[in-house]
Amino acid sequence: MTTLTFASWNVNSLKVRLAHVVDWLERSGADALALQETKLVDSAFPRDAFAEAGFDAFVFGQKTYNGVALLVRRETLAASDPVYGIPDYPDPQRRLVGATLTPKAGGEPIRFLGGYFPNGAEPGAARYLYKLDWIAALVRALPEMLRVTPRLILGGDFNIAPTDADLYDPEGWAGGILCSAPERRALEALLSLGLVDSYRLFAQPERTYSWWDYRRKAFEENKGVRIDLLLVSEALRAAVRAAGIDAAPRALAQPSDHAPVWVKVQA
DNA sequence: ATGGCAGAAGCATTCTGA
Repeated sequence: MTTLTFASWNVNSLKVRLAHVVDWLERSGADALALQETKLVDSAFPRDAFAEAGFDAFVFGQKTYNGVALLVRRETLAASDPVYGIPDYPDPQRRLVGATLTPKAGGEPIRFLGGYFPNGAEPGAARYLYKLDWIAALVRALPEMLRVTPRLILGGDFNIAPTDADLYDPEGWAGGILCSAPERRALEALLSLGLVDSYRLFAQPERTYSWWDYRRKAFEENKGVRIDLLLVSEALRAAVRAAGIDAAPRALAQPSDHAPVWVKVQA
């Protein structure tokens, strides 16, 4: 019986973080990794570095902002049917990439989607309305994807803390961006499609986060938020074996402000 | 209410992030 590891990491510029990502792929043994905020046009994506590490890449990037990619370990997974962007949702911002991944050792295909959800700036802002609209479009698109491939993982930087346990200072953040009621309702709409936050399927230490501000020694004082998630569909839930956050790369020199998150699934 | 820090664009300073 083989276990496959699916992961997600907002790297905040792949150009700056390439060595961290290549090292982490090796160290973690991840089979598929969704990247967010690559901030690279597709022609500048470092395909060769990942190919040398044993990974194929599906890229959907743009200059300066946003940009997502999916890295797939060739030894263990065969990728097909890539999707770029939310179907039927024209959007100049490149925030979603996915593919169907079939275990080469045998097993049913898994649809793996990686999303960089809009930040939203602050409740009421134009970018906040775009955030809610973007999630609503994803909610509309998912049922068809689930129909075609019931075993599905939606991972990424959701820019939403699911509960107050996912914020270091719930009182300070209350009603603000990442945890406002409309954002949490939008996340609930995703979960109501049968998806579940894989991290909470298991007992976890208290005060574990996936993002820490670069300022004010936030990481050293563990003042973070958990906004990077891997949601698994109903059909996949019984196959999930473990889930976690690897905070180690956040302690490296010149880190991303996000840590990679992962989930292990029985193939 | 604002700053702090980081990255990109581009060369001073602004935009964005969460």
